[in-house]
Amino acid sequence: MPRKKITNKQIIDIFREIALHLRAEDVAFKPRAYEVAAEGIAGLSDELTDLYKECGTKCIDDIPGVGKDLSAKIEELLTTGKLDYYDQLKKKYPFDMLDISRIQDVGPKTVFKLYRVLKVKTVADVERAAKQNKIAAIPGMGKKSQDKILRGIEYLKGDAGRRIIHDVLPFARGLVDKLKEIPSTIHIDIAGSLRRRKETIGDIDLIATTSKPKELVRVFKALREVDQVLEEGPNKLMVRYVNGLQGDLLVLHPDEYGATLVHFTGSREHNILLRERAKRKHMKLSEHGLFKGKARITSRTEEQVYKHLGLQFIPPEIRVGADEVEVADKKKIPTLIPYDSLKGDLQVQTDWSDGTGSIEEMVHAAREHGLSYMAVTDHTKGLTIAHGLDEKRLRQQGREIDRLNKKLRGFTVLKSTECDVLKDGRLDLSDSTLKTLDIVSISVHSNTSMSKVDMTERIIRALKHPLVNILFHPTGRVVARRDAYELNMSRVIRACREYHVALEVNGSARLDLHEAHIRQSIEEGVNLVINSDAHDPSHFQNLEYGIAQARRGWATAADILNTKPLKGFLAALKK
DNA sequence: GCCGTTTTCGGCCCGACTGTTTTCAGTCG
Repeated sequence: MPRKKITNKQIIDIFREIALHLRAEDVAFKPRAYEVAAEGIAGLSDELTDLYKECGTKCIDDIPGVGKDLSAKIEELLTTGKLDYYDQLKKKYPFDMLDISRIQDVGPKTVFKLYRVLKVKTVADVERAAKQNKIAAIPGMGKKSQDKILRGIEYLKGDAGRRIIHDVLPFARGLVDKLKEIPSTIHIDIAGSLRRRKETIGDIDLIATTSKPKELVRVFKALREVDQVLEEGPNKLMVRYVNGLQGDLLVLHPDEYGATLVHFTGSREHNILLRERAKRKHMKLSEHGLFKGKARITSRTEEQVYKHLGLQFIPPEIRVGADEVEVADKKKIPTLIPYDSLKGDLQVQTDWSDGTGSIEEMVHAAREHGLSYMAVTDHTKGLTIAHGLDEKRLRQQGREIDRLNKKLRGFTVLKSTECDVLKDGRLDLSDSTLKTLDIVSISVHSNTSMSKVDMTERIIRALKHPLVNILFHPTGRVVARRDAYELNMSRVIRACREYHVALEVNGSARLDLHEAHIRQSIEEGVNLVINSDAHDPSHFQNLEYGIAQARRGWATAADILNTKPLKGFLAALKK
């Protein structure tokens, strides 16, 4: 009986839970080792089980933060599906540490204390105990702590948690705009994971400098968007916004703005790497500045901070605490694709299938986003739910595009398709129809629960088709809603190189590809495109999120085909 | 438990804020 294969995510969770247990017991240094290893695994583009099959423990040893001991533990998990060390821990403390510590302000120490005194094993147990006033009675806790825990549980149960960046960035920009209007404001910026453009955002962090801190804080607290002040110190404010998210506002002195911005942009792991480096160079880095002994080293800008640490500037999007500091030390950080560099969009749906806008309306919106070409990619007949086009209607659409192009000046509409990849890897349209198009793009929408081997074969068979140019949203995931289907992405990426098919970085809520796959594709020499997947004229703003995603995957403008003008783009796409 | 521009042994990031405390532990980022 084959056992269900253990996933990277499961291994990451086990390591994180072990780290929490070790922290609860005040074990020194080990917890960080487990956390760093978990981060290392999180940055992988392949499933460990596939890596292990391919090259054994050699590939596992290469993971940053994984040494001899943890490598053996990973191997044990991969081969037996279990980890003895972890099972022993769980026997001693039979509760879900990871789950309970998701409650705000409840860390490993508190979880242990609650378990020891009250034998609580779940978040629901904790809530019951709090409501019965049992937590306030524990020595070292009190009524306020108990209320805080209850608030934390409410937050957890509500529509809190992490949100997709698409829902958060516009809201945060609105806040920034309002605070900018105060004349005494010098700087006001988005920091934290939002500035790093992570796929999902847990809180909105803002940092500011001002000649009148009290005024800024007063105005901020009175904003319509601010629901409740949770914490307030001399220069740090923590609030709950009306959209349910939390956030910090930090008000600091302008002389250290660079160091402050670095600190509050994170990530936590990136900061640790920077501070360790500062220490090795007999300096000290914190949000208050960079110091050599007692002497303050100028850090007005982030560039200055990195320079003083002997590093090339590292863009926020790749500050994840992986290898970026090492690469910056060698001055090998590439120039990431600029936010305004796209010339075209290769995935646009119209009212011919499941979009809301006519072709002309979509063209108008695309132009407003600074584009000079756009491919119309309505779904094909296999996707009946989206009113997919059959051969006849697609040819009819082509004639309309011809008419439109004659009218347009300085903009080109390309005839294209989002052709469904059928279950067996064949395409949903005939070759003779595909030949009438400027670009053939394909994607998977059905039968998504097939086995990994079958799905990989299915997609590779489609990639082999001589007319195919682009594979849309290659893994099928939708952020925070739908997992990727089972797929060996390394094989797909290699097939794209072999058959000269470009991979899409989709800027919609899919944000598909994952950044690790983007980076891997670039290393393998596979072409990429960034698309909005617009189904409405307003959706071209997705391009910004697609670019952010590409930047997180270390993409330069040269790696992204649709940074080229139309002619160069078509030439590069051609087989 | 990891790792090396001080190294294969001896280090391992920094500070703010809260709550329950008379000096600090816990959590967060």
